[in-house]
Parts: sequence; C-alpha cells; structure tokens
Amino acid sequence: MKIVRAWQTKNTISALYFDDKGTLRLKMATGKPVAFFDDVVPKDRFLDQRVVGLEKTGRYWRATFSSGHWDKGRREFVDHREQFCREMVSQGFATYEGDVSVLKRWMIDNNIQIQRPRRVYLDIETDSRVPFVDAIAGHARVLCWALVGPSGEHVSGVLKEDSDEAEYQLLESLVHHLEEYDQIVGWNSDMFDKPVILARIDHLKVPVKDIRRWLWLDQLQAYKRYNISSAESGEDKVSFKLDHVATMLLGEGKHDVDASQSYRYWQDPTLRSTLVKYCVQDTDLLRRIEEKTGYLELHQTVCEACGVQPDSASLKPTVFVDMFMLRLGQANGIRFPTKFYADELESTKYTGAFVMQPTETGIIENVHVCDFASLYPSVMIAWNLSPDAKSPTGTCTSPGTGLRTDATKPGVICTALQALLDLRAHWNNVRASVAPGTPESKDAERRTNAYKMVANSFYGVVGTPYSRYYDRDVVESTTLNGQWLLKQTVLFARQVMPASKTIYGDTDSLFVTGVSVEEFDAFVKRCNDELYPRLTAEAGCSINKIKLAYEKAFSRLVFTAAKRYVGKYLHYKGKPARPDSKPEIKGLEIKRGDTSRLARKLQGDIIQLFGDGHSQADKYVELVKTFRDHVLTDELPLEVIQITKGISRPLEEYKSSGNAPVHVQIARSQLAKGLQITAGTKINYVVIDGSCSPLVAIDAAEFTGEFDRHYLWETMVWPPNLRLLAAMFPRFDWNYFDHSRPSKKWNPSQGDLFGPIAK
DNA sequence: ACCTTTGGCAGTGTCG
DNA sequence: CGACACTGCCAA
Repeated sequence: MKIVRAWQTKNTISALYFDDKGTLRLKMATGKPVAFFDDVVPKDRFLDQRVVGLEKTGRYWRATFSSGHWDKGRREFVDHREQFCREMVSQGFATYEGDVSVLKRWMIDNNIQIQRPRRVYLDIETDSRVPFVDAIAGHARVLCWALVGPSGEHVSGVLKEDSDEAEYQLLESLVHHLEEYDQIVGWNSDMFDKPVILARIDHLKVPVKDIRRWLWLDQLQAYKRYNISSAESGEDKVSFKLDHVATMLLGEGKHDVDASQSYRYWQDPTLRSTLVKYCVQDTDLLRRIEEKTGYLELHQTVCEACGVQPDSASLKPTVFVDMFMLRLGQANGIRFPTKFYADELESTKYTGAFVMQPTETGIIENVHVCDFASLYPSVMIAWNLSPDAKSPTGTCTSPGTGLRTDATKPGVICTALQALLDLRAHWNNVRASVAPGTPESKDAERRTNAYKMVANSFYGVVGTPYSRYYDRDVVESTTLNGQWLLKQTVLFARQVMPASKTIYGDTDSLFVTGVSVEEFDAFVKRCNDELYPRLTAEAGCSINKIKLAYEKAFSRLVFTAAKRYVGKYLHYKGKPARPDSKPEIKGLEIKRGDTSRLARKLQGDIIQLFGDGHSQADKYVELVKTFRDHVLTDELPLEVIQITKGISRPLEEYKSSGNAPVHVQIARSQLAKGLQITAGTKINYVVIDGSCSPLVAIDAAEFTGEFDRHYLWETMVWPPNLRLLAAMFPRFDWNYFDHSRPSKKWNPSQGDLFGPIAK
C-alpha cells in the first residue's frame, strides 16, 4: 500500500492515499504501542496488566501495551510501554523498538510506501503592528495569503475588514483551497506561517476536517540542508532571508512590502491590491527557487527511498536513516534497541579524521590529488563495522582501534550500506542508459544522489548518542581505519614514487607533487590493485570496497593553512582544464559568510590575478595599494562594511561571564524590540570603534554612516589577504600595508614597498 | 517531536 | 605580552 499523508491520534491512524484512478481516499487503522524482547525472556515476565498482547516472532517476543494512565499523585501521564521497558532494562533484559510510535510501526509492519504529494507554495502577510513573537503566538491578524502551484497557477485571498468575521472568512477560503493539496511549502514556514495559521484557525474556530492532513515542509530548512554541499561563495551564506536567496539564485529579489509596513498597505484602499500582488509574487519565488535548485525534489526522493513522509522532520538524518533501518530490520527479522529520550547523555567524544599540515609555502606547481571514493561507507563495509558484528573472537581486526568483528556475516549497518550503494549503482546505470537531459535521466540522477546522501549520513548517525544505532567502537574504528588507510597510502607513495612528495591530505585525500600525470595514474592503479587488497586481506576483511581515484591535478596551488587553499586546475578527472575554468577555493574568507564584503572583494581580485597566471608580486602590490586607498578614503555603503554572524543557540545559553560577543548583545536588544531571534538568525553589525576593548559596534539597521575604517582595514580586510599574499610570495615584505590608523609608531617614510626581503 | 560527526582556523575578550 | 576559553564557520 502507498500513502500520501498519514497521522496518528492516540491509537488511531488516518491515512490519505490516491487509489488506482487517482482519487484521494482516507483509510483508518488502529494500532497499539509495541515493544520487542528477546525470546529467552520467560513468558511469565509478561503477565502484567499493561501487556495486552504477546506473540513470538522470530527470535523476539512482540508485546503490545495499553496506552497508559493518568497518575493523579504525580500529575503526569504514565506511558505503559515506556514504563514496562524501563523496568525490564533495570532487570537486565534488552528491549527493542519500544519507542517507535504507533504510526511508524504501522508503516513499517505494512511496508507502506510514499506517494508524491500535490505540492503548493504558501506565503501570508500578517498585521505588522504586532511584534513577531506575538504574531507566532497567534496575536496577529492574517491580512492576506497566496498559494502558488507547481506550474505557477495561483490563488490569493485578502482580509475585507479588520474584524474576526472577515478573518474567519479569509481563513475559511484558505483552508478550502488547501484541500486541493497535500504538501504546504513555505519559507521559514515552521517558524512563522504554520504556527500563525494554526493559531488563528484555532482562535477563530475555523472549521477544518482534519488540521493534520497536510505535510508542512519548510523550504528554508531544506535549502540550508542541501545548500551546504553546493554553496560557492560567502555571499551565499550571509543571509537566508528569502529576498537574499532569491537574488542570489534568480537575480531578482522580493517585491517586498517591507514587513513592518504591511498593515499600512492593507489599510490604504489604493495599496491593498499591491500587498496581495506582492504576496503572490513572493510566493512564486519559492516555486522558482525549487525550479532552479531541485532541493525539494531531492528531498522527496530521499523520503521515498527511506519511506518517511516528505515534511520538515524528515530533513534530519536521524529521522530518515532510522526509518530506512527499521524497515530493513522488519524485512530481515532484526530488531534494534529502544531509544527513549534522555535529557542528559554522557559526553562521548571520539577521534576523527587525520588532517595533515601543508608542508609547502609559495605557489606550488603540478599538484596531483587522489581521494577515496565514499571512504567511511567503504571502510564500514570492508571491516564489517556494525554493532551486531562486534565479536571478541572475530577474525577481522580494525587497525585503528583493535576492534574485532565477525567477518562471516555482514552486520545490519553494512547490509544497509551495501543495499544503498547497490541502489545507487542501479540508478546510475539507468541514467547512463537513457537520453541525457530527459526527465527520466534527471529522475535517475536524483535517485543516484539521494542514495549517496543517505549512505553518507550513516556515519554521522552511528556517531551520535541520540541515535539508536550509536556505537562508539564502530564509529571510531571507521575514522581511525580511515586514518590508517590514508597514512598507508602516503607510505606506499613514498615507496612507489621516490621522487614524489606528499604535501597535504585531509580525511580522504592526498596532494602529491614531484611526479607526472602518468606516474600518478599508475600509482593510483597500484593502490587499488595491490595495496588495498593486501591491507584488507591482512586485516581479515572478507570484502574490499576501498577504492582510490585520481580526482584532479592543480597546475598552481597555494595554501594559507590546513583546510585553506586556492588552486588552478591542470585537469579534473582527466579532462584538461579550460583556460577560463574557475580556481578551486577552500576555506578562505571569500567562502565565508562572516567576513565583510570588502574583504571578500579584495580576495576575489587577488584570486582573479592568480587565476590569470600572474606570478609577480608587483601586480598584486598595485591592487592592494588601490584597494587600501578605497577602504580608507572612499564613501562605502553599509552592505560592504557590515559583518554578519549567526546566533547558534537560545540567547540565554550563552556564557554569562564577562561581555557577550557583540552579535549576541545586538541579538538581545533586537529580541527586546520584538524581533524573532532563534538558532540560525543572522545578525548584521557595524564596528564603530575597534581600537578599544570591548570594541564598539551597532546594529546595522541603525547605521548612520559612522564606522571605523581602520578597524575595517587592519582587522577585517588586510589580515586574510596578507595571509594569502604571504603564502603566495613568502619572500616579499607585505608589512607596509599592515597599519592604517595614525600612530606615532607608524612612519610612512620607513615603509619601502619593494624593500628588504622578509625572513 | 526530542539533535549527523570531528578537525581546524581565526577573531574577541579575559586573566595573570 | 601570551595563554586560554568562547564563538562561528568551514573542510571532510
């Protein structure tokens, strides 16, 4: 059976699905809380009022429970299944899947698959006189709404007058139109549109058949998840406001009626239609962002692959991985440990990857780069790293930790990974067999990406104590075996290519100089044909999935530090670089959202010169001179001088000792003004005086034109670019540009642009 | 519903 | 002044 939406009310499941003729139908089912126990547990252990059913399935008891009861004394609801499971654990019995909801259980047991929902994009405008925090609590009237369908078809509604009756009608009409759809997509809708609409519908008692029938998917959250891997510049990360993202992606921003003006627009009879028009146009941006990125479709594919409903919750790796695993377990008669929510978990840091410090400075020529294909999934499969495969008598040994695993039977995690990689290969074949550019090809490619994404998420899920698959031995063996493989590859390179030099490596990659393309290619082949088969065989692995690839070579490469470099391609996967191909940039300020745009601009210009092949310092000196004058004398707009930093947690959780960081202080004052501040909110500020401590900064919204140019140059713009230039031209003295602030220490006559070579 | 990981760089502020 | 904690963001 397939469903498009299902939800649970106590022990009742409601499921909407499209039948063979495409008609939407509702199916009801009932279920009970279930937990599994080992079959060695004596049957009389289940002679308990809370246990209402018991049967043996495979190696497990499957027990069903009554829901619970209200404890008057403690004034709390007692969940019978949880209570019973906790008692069993304290008596030394293992429990399995005792936290899985009735709905989830129903979907797993009946192998319920996911249908494609009818998607609609939504945006609303609310009374701007009400502060944000009060609006999401339901204290602001909805002024208008807009819905846009996948092809751009749209419908909207506007408040007729400032009264409950009018708003009731407005929302009634919204609900009526929403009935045609199953999935509501909005920008920041989890934090705004959804709570506002639900609260207003509740407040005004607008009739809805079942308010839970819709999937809510926050496109902002989806964008954040999926954009991490494809963001190109810092500019992509300074803001996740719809206006900014739309401008980045579509070259066109919001038609924004400034949110603080919406009520005025609504009130003015000549402007009311403008408010609605803009609301529709903004909603259409959501549709166009999806057209451009395909992130929602990718998410849909991930959800179909794992069997989770395509809403915001399923964006989380723990959620979709858990469902994939539970379904796999159901198919193979395997149950997983119960994971009850715990407020406190023991701190459980483990060792991660190996990162090598770059050994060379200056512009390095002809650097070959190899990397492991899907290193962590490959390591987990090769060493059979799975909680159920751990065995002191196992013949497979992880060199990183000494952990022994049973190599004779694949563990569940490895079975899952293998299944995902097989599916990926399958869709890759499909993609190769159909015409490029067709919908079939794009669909196949999306499935390829989705399965890779899910496979790559496993490592993280095994590494978090919040997951039922958490296993410190398994996760640390994964990282340390990865370290070991990388180091063994360095040794092998030294042996096979004596003239070579490994100058850098990070987690799964090695950067090598001193050899030709042909020599390096041969080296990679020998790693795959000789080294890894031998190493894995010696470790007792029964299968070898370790594979190295010659990814690319740089004609010129510069490091400023570990994880920070810029390089110009010689070739990429064997294809020669075009003369105009963009340099690859990692970690530098230009890639960061928390630097001033001026700093990124200068870095971009320097990288441009580098990409154009300039190898003489004087060309760069000219650039810096001009730019320094620009920063110190020209009129500069707010956008290029402000600094953006994100709020990472609730404001009260910041350490109270001493002064809070400026962006936290500004966030606190914004909160006091009624603005919404949550984890992820970006704060823009301008430094007014950076010469004192603590430095003086103001909210960018209160910018008057005053700012500290010297701070801007000496701290924000020059140091990152100095690092880059000093890395490129280590023998050149760049100190001339260090200071700008008038001081008696600084004497221009002593500065010599082409002066003595720095040590 | 209730959280993917560690490693590394860099700026700010405090403390001695 | 240098060491150190705190913070954010990026590489993998």
